[in-house]
Amino acid sequence: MATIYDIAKEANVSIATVSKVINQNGRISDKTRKRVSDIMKRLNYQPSMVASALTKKRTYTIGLLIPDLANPFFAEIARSVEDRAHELGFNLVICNTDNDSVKEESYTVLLKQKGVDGIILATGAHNNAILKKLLHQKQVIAVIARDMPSLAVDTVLVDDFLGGYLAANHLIELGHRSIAVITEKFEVMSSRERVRGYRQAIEEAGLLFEEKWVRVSSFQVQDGKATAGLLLDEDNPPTAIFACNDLLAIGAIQAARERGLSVPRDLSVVGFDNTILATIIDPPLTTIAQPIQELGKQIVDLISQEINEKKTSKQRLVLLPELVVRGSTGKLIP
Amino acid sequence: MATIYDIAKEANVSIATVSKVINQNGRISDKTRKRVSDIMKRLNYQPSMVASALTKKRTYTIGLLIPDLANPFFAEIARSVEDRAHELGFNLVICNTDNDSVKEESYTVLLKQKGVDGIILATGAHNNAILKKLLHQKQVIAVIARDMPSLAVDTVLVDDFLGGYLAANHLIELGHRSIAVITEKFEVMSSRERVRGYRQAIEEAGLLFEEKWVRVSSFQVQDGKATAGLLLDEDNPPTAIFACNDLLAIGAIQAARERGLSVPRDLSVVGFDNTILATIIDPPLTTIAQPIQELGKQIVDLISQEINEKKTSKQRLVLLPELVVRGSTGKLIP
DNA sequence: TTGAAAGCGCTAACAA
DNA sequence: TTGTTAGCGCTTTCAA
Repeated sequence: MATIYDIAKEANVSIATVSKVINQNGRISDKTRKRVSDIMKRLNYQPSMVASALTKKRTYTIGLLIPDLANPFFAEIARSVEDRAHELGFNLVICNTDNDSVKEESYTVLLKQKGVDGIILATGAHNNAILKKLLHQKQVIAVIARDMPSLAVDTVLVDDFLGGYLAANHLIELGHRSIAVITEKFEVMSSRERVRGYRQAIEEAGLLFEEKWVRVSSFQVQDGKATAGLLLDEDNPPTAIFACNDLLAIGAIQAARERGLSVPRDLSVVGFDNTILATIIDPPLTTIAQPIQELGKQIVDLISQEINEKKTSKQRLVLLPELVVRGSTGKLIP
Repeated sequence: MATIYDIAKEANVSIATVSKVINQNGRISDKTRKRVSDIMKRLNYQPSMVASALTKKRTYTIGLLIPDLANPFFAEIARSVEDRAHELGFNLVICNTDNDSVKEESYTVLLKQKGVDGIILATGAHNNAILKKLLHQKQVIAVIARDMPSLAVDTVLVDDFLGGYLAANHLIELGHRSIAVITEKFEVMSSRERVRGYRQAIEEAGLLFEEKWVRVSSFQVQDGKATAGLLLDEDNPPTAIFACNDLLAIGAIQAARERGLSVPRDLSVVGFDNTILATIIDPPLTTIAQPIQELGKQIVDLISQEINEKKTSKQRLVLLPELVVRGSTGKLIP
């Protein structure tokens, strides 16, 4: 591997000069610049970023902490983050945490040791401790698709309250009166907000908000299916279910089907996220769309500004979700 | 941030001594080791890996080139690779190439500049040139889920021929005689192998292999849907379709549904990959399962051995796919 | 416009 | 057992 010394020697200049042509700064005569450039090309020279990282304290690498890449929602988030990061000249090191705070902790110290320029968190809402620690160490961090209201951190997320409201409202407009919610655990802020939005719509419509129709579940399809099953097996089952993500919604559809119920005739289902799954399930899922591309782009823009110190203050950007009506919801048939 | 010098000073030892306790090598008295360790802990010292990378020429980072994280199959691959990499002490930088050789090229030079210990390729089968170049530069590389028969590279993949055979054979056993295939473009080795396996099964059963039933398509759901649509609209449509991946199979199911055909009564469909999608679609998809966890684990083990020079020769590990029968296939009803 | 030299934080050979 | 020292490949200040 050619080093800066090889180039310098070959070109009869100092390494300082070579460095300047690499970084296109300092004053250099066009003549030497060209000579050096040519030699770099000829020797197929590629400057070592680990060496430059040591002096510049910049690795052009961002860490992404995510619960689980195998979950389509997070995979799509990761994809959009990587796209924008790449455009801005960053690489992305991706870490699957399974929302396990031990993993989160160990990944964050590793990333720090590797000198990443910033860390984007899509994980572990509950774990303020880790965030605080990072903040305290002057790590540049940003949070995507999660809310940490108590911390001054760059954040991009969707208005979960509105999302919940839109979902419930859609069902109400279709005539439904018994609308259940299946949510992930409440430690996750966004779940709570979605349920709050649901409640708001319910009450605004003059309906009674009933605790018994709010069910907490884990986040996999099976969990949604089991939880929905319990609901459907009751004496007065709901005629509609709002599930706080597409995975759970799919579980609900499966539970209905298992019971010989037809969706949407016997049960309407609304999801959240608008992942690829929503278009694949039959019937296609009515869901609340998160602008995933935009979320990814914006969070990278924010963190990149902070890395480049082009920013004075933290921001919290709230994007608006949209209702996407497909086949899983329909008018209540009395 | 504390450096090795701070620790050395605080402990009244040389930086060499501190380095030894960090790396647990060299001979050190228990007493000083403990003193130094305590101080490291007290000052919350975390050795800079970028500095050590400069001397050791090891970053404990692996690059993963993948077509598209938003594609569930590759997302699951990425997840399994990351899991094993993490276990072995590596981080993973993930690059989405969209199978675009320009991107592949630019990512590989970037990764090289960043001094990654190795690169795992799940992308761009067609592009031997890039591979050769990397090999020539002594980059440690490995290939997952793709075959590069002409190159001496560590490879882990599934027996695509067998997979195709199993798929077709299953349909034949169900009584089908007119079995179409939808495949990705043939530049991808694995597609070709899957079709070869299909053909083998057809001919072994004494049936006629017909070119007209082999259709090349792009790789998205829509493409599969469109291609299947053409097949179904023919005068003598096939009674079964083997699609070379789950996405295409789902497209086929959708095309059938759109035409009022019932799966599997009027059309049987087999997919390939056994992604999460296979369990979500209705009816659940009969498909050829790739052992994704195992693929990921094995490729990381191989590349890690190569990085640690614990290996003399390249390997090509072929895992066996399995037929998973679900609801999308059924006996031919005459 | 160019170059000398110090330094980034660590490792490793060698000496003490 | 511990320390000295020369790098690793680059950036950057300052002087020429």
